[in-house]
Amino acid sequence: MKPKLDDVAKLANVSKTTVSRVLNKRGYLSQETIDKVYDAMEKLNYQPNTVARQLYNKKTNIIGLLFPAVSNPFFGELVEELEKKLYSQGYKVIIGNSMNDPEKEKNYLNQLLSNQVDGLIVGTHNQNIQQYQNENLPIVAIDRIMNQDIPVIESDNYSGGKQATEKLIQKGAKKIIHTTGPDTLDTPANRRREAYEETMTYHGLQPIHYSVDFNISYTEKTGIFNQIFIDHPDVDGVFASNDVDALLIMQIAKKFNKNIPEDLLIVGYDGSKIMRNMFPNLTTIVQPIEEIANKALEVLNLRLEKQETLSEYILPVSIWNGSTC
Amino acid sequence: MKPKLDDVAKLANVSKTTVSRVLNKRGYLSQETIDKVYDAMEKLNYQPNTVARQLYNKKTNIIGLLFPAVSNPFFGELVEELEKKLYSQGYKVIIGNSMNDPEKEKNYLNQLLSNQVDGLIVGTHNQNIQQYQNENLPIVAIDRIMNQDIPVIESDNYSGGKQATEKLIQKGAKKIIHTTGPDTLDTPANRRREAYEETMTYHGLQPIHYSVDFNISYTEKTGIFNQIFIDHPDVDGVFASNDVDALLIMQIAKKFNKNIPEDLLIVGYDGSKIMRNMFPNLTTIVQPIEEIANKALEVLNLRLEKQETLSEYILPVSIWNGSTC
DNA sequence: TTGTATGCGTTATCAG
DNA sequence: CTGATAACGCATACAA
Repeated sequence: MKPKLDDVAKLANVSKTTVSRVLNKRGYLSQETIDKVYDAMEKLNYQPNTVARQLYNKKTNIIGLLFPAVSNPFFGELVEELEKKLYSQGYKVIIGNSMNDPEKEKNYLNQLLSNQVDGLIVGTHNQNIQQYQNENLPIVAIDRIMNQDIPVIESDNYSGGKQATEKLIQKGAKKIIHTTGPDTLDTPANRRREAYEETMTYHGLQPIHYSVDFNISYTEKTGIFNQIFIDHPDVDGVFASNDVDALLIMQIAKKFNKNIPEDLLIVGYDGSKIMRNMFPNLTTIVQPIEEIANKALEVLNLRLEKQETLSEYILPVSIWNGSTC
Repeated sequence: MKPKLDDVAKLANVSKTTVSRVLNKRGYLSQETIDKVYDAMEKLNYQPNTVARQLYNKKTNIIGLLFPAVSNPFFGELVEELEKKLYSQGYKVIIGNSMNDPEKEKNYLNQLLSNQVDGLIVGTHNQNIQQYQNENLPIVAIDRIMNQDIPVIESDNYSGGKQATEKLIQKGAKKIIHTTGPDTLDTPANRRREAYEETMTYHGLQPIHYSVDFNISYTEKTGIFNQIFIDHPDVDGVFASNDVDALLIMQIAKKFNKNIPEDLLIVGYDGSKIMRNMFPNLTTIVQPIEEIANKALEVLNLRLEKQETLSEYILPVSIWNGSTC
């Protein structure tokens, strides 16, 4: 069995209290006792029980991270950034990949809300989940509207959508297609589509969008992208909802004998570091992942300290000029 | 304050024990009490305190995952797969990105070993960390040699290295350079280099390798890759240690006016799904990520049940034929 | 069928 | 400077 405080105490001929004091460096202690206790701890290879501490302190020093899927470079980088910063604040992270499954998300929430975590950062896309209501757990959302009470960190989706569309138009594209997430979802990312539609209309062009559910298979997704080229053989510009899709569409474009950028211009979205390193050619709208993470933690910290926060924080995007547009 | 068992008990006019019984559906209970208790729980919006349960049960239902960085698609997919399967077994995961920093890894370990997790899956690359010794915590390593007592799950690195090298040779490359991790590290991945060197020698070719530390910056890394082309202008084949590096090298090759595959053949390593979707052109050795995750959990479960395990499990790799080789 | 008392391992209060 | 003791919230043995 693992040694506990009491075992150390016995071996050192002192009380539990004293050992605890040594452990936490609290109160006055003679050097002699300190040495004795450290000795005993060493001998027994003692390690304090975190769970007992958590119970007493009513604090776990764990933050829950709920995201769709870390295998997507954008979320992967975001989660990594969050973990790094939380670690340096003394927090550990429990990660849940919802895989866009509302049941899984609910289940995670139920478990995490039960005193398991001190706070929550959520980037999933399932709405109307009851559990997010009437809780006093500090929660921050990233690019996701949950309810009045939960602050949202997002990048400037409208500006991103506008920049992407204008870039495509400026480079000469006329038949520009935009791929989006599901139509039914109320998310800040919708402002990209708004911007796209307004910019297109402003330039006298016809906006066309294809929406792609998050939880469809790779095969279904390529099916939809294929359909774009079948429905619109004259497409000459694509504004994709993320970089992974942008690259997928590039693959498919090749099959339709479209050369990039001669026949087809493409702009992606997200611009994670790893993507820009691996495929610098892809023109894309860059979300400031590090700043998003910083802001999310700043706001979470405010919430943890029961301070007031704004309900929305918008961070600027930039454009990465590759050769696909 | 959060309601506790006692609050529910009072409201329902029963004892804590009874509420606990209802909660855990244990023992005999009259339907009447059950209803009363559920009523009270509902009214108070009661949620059992996970930490208290963990303390009593001496089990947290949390597994620690220690990996270098989830932003790398290979680890991202692996972690996602592990999380998915652990979730369906009723476990949550605490993730630590060591970022190849031994201090951070040690720190994580110290914390996680303190009754914080029921088991550990480790894929980091720092060796000789004392904490891994003399612990009776179930641990499984992925592609990493730790000590006699910790089982390792790995894909067939020797075969992967051989397949990659032979493919390059067969396609006509003569001056083939291999990039590896740090020379000093004792890891199963070293067998790739062994295979590379043996295969080269067998074909009468001279093996040359460049080692790249894990924790260097993007700039330093590109510096090394640039050097390859400066040192060896006649290089006509590259076997990269992973797909991200392979793509980086492809970018750099372009600057040196090397066309792929005409002037330079490239083979990567890892072959995560997302990579194959985004860059199907990249010829690469595919590690069976899902099978690795399955096996890791199978072995971890054995350890959790105090059963015997082998010390090494090797899974087969395959080759993905793109157009870069 | 239900309740009382005890323990899980720690920390803090208060007394000495 | 140090030691009993209670408390954190829950679940079980034992009793009724």
